[in-house]
Amino acid sequence: MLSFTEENYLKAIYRLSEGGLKAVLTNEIAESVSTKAASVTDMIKKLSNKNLISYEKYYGARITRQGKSHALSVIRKHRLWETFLVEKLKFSWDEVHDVAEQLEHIQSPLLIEKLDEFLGYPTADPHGHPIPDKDGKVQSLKLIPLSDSVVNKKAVVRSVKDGTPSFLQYLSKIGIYIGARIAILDKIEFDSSLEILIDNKTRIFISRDAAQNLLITE
Amino acid sequence: MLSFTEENYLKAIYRLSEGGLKAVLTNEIAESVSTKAASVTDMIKKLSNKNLISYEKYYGARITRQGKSHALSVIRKHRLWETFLVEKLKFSWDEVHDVAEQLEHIQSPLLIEKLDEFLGYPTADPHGHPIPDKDGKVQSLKLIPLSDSVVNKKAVVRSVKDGTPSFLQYLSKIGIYIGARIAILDKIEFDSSLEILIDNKTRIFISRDAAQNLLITE
DNA sequence: ATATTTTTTTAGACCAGACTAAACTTTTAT
DNA sequence: ATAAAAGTTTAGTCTGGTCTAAAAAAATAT
Repeated sequence: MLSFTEENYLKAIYRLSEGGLKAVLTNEIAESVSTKAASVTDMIKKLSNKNLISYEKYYGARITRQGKSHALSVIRKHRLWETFLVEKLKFSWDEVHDVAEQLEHIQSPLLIEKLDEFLGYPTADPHGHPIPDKDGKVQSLKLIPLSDSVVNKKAVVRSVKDGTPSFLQYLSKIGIYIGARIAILDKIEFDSSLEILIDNKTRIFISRDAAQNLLITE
Repeated sequence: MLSFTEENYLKAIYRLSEGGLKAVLTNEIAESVSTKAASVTDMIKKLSNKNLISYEKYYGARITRQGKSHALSVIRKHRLWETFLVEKLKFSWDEVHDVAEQLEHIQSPLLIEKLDEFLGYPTADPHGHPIPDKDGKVQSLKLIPLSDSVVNKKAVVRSVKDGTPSFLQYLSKIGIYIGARIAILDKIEFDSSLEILIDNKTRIFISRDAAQNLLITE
């Protein structure tokens, strides 16, 4: 049984390591969990003793198989709760993060099982991020940033790279949501902005930054 | 903003004081939150400094207006979550307590507002306990133990006094639930057990202990 | 190759919440 | 009325998680 704090560190390490691929540095973790490097060093020792990460001084932390599985279960809970908040309680998708951040630490396997069932076993959360299943398996589509696609391609919005509230608010303002169909009408050479058609209805320009942050399947 | 622990003490004090009427003793609190008297003394000082209770050495703690309002908001959250678990996630009413015990500490007024709406503004939880409204008001019926009623009376089950899982399991086994209609057919002088008719269908004997723990309206 | 800067770790301290052991009040029993 | 028992508080310690300041290691610049 891990504490609230331990789970948050583990989740941060998992995310920063891009799913367990790279080692992550003390300062990166400190930044990510909003604390100081000294505190991170302490916590790293704790997690290391529990075999959730492996750790080499001045080198960084790598997540272990066990650690990864625990991190995925926290992520699963987070994304199921986000789905619940948006689909059932009618939160808008930019309001859910902080609440889900609390709910993800509730300890009850039965609760999560029943919540999953209640939601109809969703495979992606409202931001389009995949929801790991009970065994930690994640279904992954080949996602590319909209900015990497080309004129005349048709695409479906699957996810956002960085879900900051202001970006999400912008998306809902212009009518883009997970599942929206997009056709690329033109690519402006000057500033790499895109002219797109949303759901065969709305024609609009979006900036290069926005296009890089929208993940699609073609 | 109170900590998880502070909220649990406050809730215990509220409950033990029967809604703020009596002062409660250190040992009672210790028993109730499963800790030692010395720890209670410390926490009492903290809550007292925050004006949530008033406190006199060797005498006991009384809850203040502020404390009562906070305790009621925790109870409100607990009961709304229990309702959600039973009505929406199909928990049985003896499985919900421990999970609700965790969920009640989630901090988000918006969440509770939306949950309340989602549930259709219920006034009682699955055990029949009243759910305080946003302002801490509780709707209260005149509840009496079934054991205090008399032969030939008709009654509706409204609540249980002590909702231990084994009692709740027993109730669901014999077909008693909140809202069930009960007619008292006979009172056995020997052991004060009752012969009752549930929903005009099932005739059964229940013990004096059970009858004392079932709260009804006539 | 050495000096400087950056990053990380250690040492020592603090706060919340818990505990044990001992001291002190209050209540109960004789 | 006094002794014993019961209940409560204080004093001191522990653990988890945090911090600052200083030391140590690694990376970078000259």
